[in-house]
Amino acid sequence: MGRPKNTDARRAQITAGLLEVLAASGYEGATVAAIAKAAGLAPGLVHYHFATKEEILVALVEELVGRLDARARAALATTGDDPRGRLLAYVDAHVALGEGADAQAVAAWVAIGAEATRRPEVRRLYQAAVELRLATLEGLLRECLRTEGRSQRHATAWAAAVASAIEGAYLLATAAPGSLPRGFAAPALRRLVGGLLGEPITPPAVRTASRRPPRGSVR
Amino acid sequence: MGRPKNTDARRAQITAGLLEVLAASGYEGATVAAIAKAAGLAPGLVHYHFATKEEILVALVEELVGRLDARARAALATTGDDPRGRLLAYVDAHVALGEGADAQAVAAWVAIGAEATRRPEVRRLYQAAVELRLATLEGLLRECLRTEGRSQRHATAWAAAVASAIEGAYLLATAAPGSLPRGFAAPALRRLVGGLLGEPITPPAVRTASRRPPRGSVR
Amino acid sequence: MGRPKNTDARRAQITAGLLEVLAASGYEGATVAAIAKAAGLAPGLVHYHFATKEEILVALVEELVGRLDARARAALATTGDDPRGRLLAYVDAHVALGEGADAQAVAAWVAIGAEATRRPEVRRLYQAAVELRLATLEGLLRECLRTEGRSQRHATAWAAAVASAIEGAYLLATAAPGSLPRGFAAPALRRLVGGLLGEPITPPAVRTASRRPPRGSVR
Amino acid sequence: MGRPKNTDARRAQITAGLLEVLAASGYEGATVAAIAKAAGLAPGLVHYHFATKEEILVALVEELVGRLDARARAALATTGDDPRGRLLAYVDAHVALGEGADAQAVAAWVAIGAEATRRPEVRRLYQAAVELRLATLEGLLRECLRTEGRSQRHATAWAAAVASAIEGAYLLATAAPGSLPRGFAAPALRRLVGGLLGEPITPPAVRTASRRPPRGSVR
DNA sequence: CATGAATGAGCTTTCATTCAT
DNA sequence: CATGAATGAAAGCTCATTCAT
Repeated sequence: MGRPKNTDARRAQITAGLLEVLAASGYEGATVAAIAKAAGLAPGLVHYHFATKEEILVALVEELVGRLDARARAALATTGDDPRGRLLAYVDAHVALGEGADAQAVAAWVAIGAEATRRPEVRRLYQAAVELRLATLEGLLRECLRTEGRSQRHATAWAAAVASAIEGAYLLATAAPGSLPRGFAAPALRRLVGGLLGEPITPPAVRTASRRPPRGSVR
Repeated sequence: MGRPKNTDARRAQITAGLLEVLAASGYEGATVAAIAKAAGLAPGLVHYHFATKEEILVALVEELVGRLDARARAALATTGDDPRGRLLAYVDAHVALGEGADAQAVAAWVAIGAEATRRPEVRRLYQAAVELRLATLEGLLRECLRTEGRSQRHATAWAAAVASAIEGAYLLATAAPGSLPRGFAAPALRRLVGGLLGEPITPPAVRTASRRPPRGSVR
Repeated sequence: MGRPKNTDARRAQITAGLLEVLAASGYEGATVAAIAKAAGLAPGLVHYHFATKEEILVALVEELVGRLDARARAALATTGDDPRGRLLAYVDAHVALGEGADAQAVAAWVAIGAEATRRPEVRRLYQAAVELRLATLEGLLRECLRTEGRSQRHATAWAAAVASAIEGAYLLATAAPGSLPRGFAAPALRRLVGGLLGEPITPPAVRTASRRPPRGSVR
Repeated sequence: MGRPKNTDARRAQITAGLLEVLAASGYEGATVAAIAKAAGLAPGLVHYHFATKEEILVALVEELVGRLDARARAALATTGDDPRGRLLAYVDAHVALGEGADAQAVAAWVAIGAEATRRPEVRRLYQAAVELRLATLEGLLRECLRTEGRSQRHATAWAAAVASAIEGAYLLATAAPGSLPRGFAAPALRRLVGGLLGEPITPPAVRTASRRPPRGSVR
């Protein structure tokens, strides 16, 4: 009885509207009216489903983070046990975004990063996302280092450097489009990660020399 | 006779006010009233010296770019001829900012990057700054590669990766303070650059075989 | 479901507010706040229904022109076939305004004329209204001249002179109230038009010689 | 001793600046800064010589009125005793303005008329000017009527009609340029005045029929 | 739930006027 | 007298939020 609730659908619609507007015009241009229009809804309805505009932003951040996280986890899931392979797959999952279909999400994410600067609530979420990524990167790095018998002393700092490079690639792709070589990110970041880790040290007994040839394509 | 002109001084004052506010509250919070207050001036005076608010932003961008450029050039000037040393000095000159006294400039720069997303005039300047940095990085990289007799094929992409890492470090330091290990940037980026270039190849005569023979294949 | 649209009514209300303010204080005094107040609305609402202040002015001009045009056409409709009668009725329809209930519209119209001086959009509308009036006057004049077998050579210039007198009467009534004899306009303009046309030339058969023979040459 | 006063020259300079700006941009565009610029002076100087902006306007009105008055009186002075000739000369002196070198003064005068609507001080001067013109016109008209032995009953109203036509010609020339036939005003107003007065009644004894031919040029 | 009008605070910008030099 | 900076009160316009229907 009664009207079936469609709150979730509406919220998703509105969030998608914000994503669209954010990518196109930044947060400043993301007026409630614009969001509503992008979502195909009446302006008044927005505030029925969200108390404030910031709440929409928070919902969007949560969604984007979830999306990215799912993507990264999916990338890890399809990988084998090779630590380096897992690390590179994880990085790829992020950087491919910058060139793939999700350019919109990237542009929005950059706007969100800027917004995190001043909105505590957004910052909390943004930081959580960053920390999750840092922790994952660090874990993957450590696994590589451990496996190869190297020191893990700088794992934390290196993870931060890789995360910086990813985030910076997003920013530059959005704010200085055309200044960057197209498609530089994925291969360059692979090289960058490879360089951080240094030449793979193979467990002398276990590893045979057979592994070298196929890797030539990586770098 | 007559009152002496003080426009230059006032403009600098106002620009400094914007820098302060931008770092503290982002562009959205940088109202003309706030800028004037930070500059210790009456609100109306701001528009006596600048036609529009965007003009102030442009002036600030120009100043920050100039400041950074001067810093980087100074760093290069004090370095010898060693290509790697020069490259590392250049990167250091950028990253040291993130932790030094100029945290304010960095925070403002991040806000400007976000603003570049939507303001063509700002984007132009931002892109010019990015391109200058990319070109310099690429030149320094090429010099290293050339000296060491390596392929320069990926110099452009690698320069972009390093620039991304720098810009990303700024962003994360601003938007997710506390999530990053303190002072990670300088050493991590050094390592990152070192990794990109691979193990230095020394002139065959000078180098002895004593140093990890197998690593020559690294690149 | 949903709230019914009332934009048309509100726009009319706002336009009426502008009319009132314009008549009382001129365009300069017609601030959005004053218009809103005169219309009995909240200031913000004005810009919900009109994008800019000029748009309100345009709407008002259109309305006034339409009103005047309707009035003039009504005057013509109730007249017979006598060309002079029709011309005089048309002129009367305009000048009666200056003294009738629509003093407000006249004052506003004068302000609009001044505004046409500098606002291209307003000028376009104002010119269109003037041209319509000129064309109608010219047509009526020609009809008189043709019927009476006179030269129509100066019809255009004479129409312009009559239009000038009408517009000038509005202006003087508004800008120099009290300097003019009350109610001068209608009879004086009738005389003026009559003088332009000269002594009516009656079809020779119908008219007797009783009427001032020598004046027939006046033309 | 001391610096020679140049107040009068400066005031004239500023007044001329207002005239220029007024003609070009209307009263709304006549900011003090614009006036000063047009006058080639520093903004601050304007308020040294005039307490308020309105005072400049008042000075300009006085000057324009004086200029017109002088022109009209000069026109009358060069005329003989013929009442109609004097009246036409007076009207011509006004209307020739609209097409002659003083288009600037006319445009400014129209702006002033609009301004008179709302500024009591300006209105006072404008009214005085109008009343002077009305009185002169009425006097000239009466002289014509008296000489020709006609009733002077409507002299006041007719003077108002002629003044309206003059003022209206100014307004239309300014606000609807291009809608009017070029150079219509002078001949049309002559005809209009001639029509008001009707066929000249020549003193039977004095006037011969010889005078008719030359009148053909009037129309 | 949905619609679209209504509100009012706040924004950038303009500008007459004042004043230090 | 002259200059040009300084002031602060509006102005038009935007927009998050509220609310009647």
